[in-house]
Amino acid sequence: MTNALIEKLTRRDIVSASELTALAEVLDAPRKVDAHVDIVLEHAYTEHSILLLEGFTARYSTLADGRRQITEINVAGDFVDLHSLLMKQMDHGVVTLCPCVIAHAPHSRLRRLTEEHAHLTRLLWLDTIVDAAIHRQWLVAMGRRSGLGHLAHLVCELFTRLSAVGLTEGQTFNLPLTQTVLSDALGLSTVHVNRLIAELRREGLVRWSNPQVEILDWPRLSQIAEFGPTYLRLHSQPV
Amino acid sequence: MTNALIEKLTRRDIVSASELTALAEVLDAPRKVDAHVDIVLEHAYTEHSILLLEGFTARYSTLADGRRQITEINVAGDFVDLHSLLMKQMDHGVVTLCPCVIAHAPHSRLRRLTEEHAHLTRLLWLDTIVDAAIHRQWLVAMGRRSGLGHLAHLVCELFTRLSAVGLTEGQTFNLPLTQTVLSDALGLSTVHVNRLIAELRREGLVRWSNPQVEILDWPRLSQIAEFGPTYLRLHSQPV
DNA sequence: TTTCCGAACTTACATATGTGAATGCAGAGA
DNA sequence: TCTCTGCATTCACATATGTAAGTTCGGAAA
Repeated sequence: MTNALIEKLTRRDIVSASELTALAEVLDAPRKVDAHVDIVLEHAYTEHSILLLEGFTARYSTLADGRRQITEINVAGDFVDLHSLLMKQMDHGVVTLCPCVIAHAPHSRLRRLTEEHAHLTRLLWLDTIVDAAIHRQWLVAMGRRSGLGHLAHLVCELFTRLSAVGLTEGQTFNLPLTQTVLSDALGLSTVHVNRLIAELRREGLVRWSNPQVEILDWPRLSQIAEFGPTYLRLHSQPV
Repeated sequence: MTNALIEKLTRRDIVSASELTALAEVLDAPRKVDAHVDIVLEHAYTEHSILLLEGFTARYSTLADGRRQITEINVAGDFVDLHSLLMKQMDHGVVTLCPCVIAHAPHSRLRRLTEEHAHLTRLLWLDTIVDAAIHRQWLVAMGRRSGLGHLAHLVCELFTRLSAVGLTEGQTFNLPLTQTVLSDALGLSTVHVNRLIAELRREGLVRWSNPQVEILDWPRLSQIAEFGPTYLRLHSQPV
């Protein structure tokens, strides 16, 4: 099984055969997880990181009153908590949004990898750096864009990331997120997300019939979102 | 001059003498920079990272209509663009908010450091990971907290980070940020930031006479902010 | 002392988005 | 077929926050 992580890393830089072996040896056997399961608990101390092989997960924080803010949507090929290797205590939880396949990567093996493979370490480091860049784009969208621009940006981001790991077909992709999940990601109410999706449809920008999303007018959509893909670092450049 | 970076790293893990030397050798001589100067340009390709030794800087993105979103406030001891080592192209700009002292760290030397010092590399990696954690807290505050809670959270964050590098005196610290800068950081209007600061004062939570901020009631302030400091990783834990 | 200027602060009004509560709808199971 | 259940959708109304345009204040320069 060729996994999406390799595909993503290979887009960024050359990965040698010995690095591929090292990476494979870090991972435990894949396992299936149901939808709506917490695979990482908020505030937990953990001894392994988790690679998402198939499906969608969300990183989230819970407020005192029970409301939730999602801080990133993860797709196949993403380490959902690689940072726990060095953070030790989780600063957020991770929940599956649909049935997923994951693989554990024990911290002990990851740490050994950082001792023996400097270049591969930089590639993993880069992956956490791209997470931070994604967070920054969300901050810009949340702080300064209109609701519509914000939603449009999220659609563009997910399309681009899924496309990079071969999970789009033409302009169509599978997005098994409820409007409640979207509202927790955008920091809006479900009612308003519903209004915004209706607007994207009315404007002829997307065809959206859960869980299928088709982008009908990428130029206009990405313009409304002011989306530029460079922050995702999907181009090749030695690291 | 013992710098704030060492102080921060030492809080997180033991830093050996040879690592201290390696770190010092990465840096060019300190230089002074005026207030309101762009020290890193949006979208630039850069060959060095910048360590902030004294002062305050902001990471920001500019929208098409000229509005601005600040995504992080950096304080003494922060690398303001360490991620450019692997990202290559900057996804945001960095501007000084007051007169600053900085030091350049050429990427060539930083890359050599990652080849020779695995543990120190992990410490630098951790620093970028904490940046991401800060971004996530901002997302939570921006998406789900009230304006007041959001501002309170920023005050708590900055107090804690400044305290970690010895830049607070009791409950007082220097914060040379205009209300315009604050509004760009919070994603609010200047008018509303003014209202919120007035409310913090009225509630007896802070004494705020620019650039001096004194926290009068930390328990209540941090409760309004739902602030917990663990995400800043200021506790010692081997990496 | 006077002028100037950036920042803080205020006011009046506009609106994007939230809240609470229905209603509709389709798939899963009994 | 019927019921359940989770989700999408709609409605009426409330409000946090934005916008535009001031006024005030205090320090720096002349």
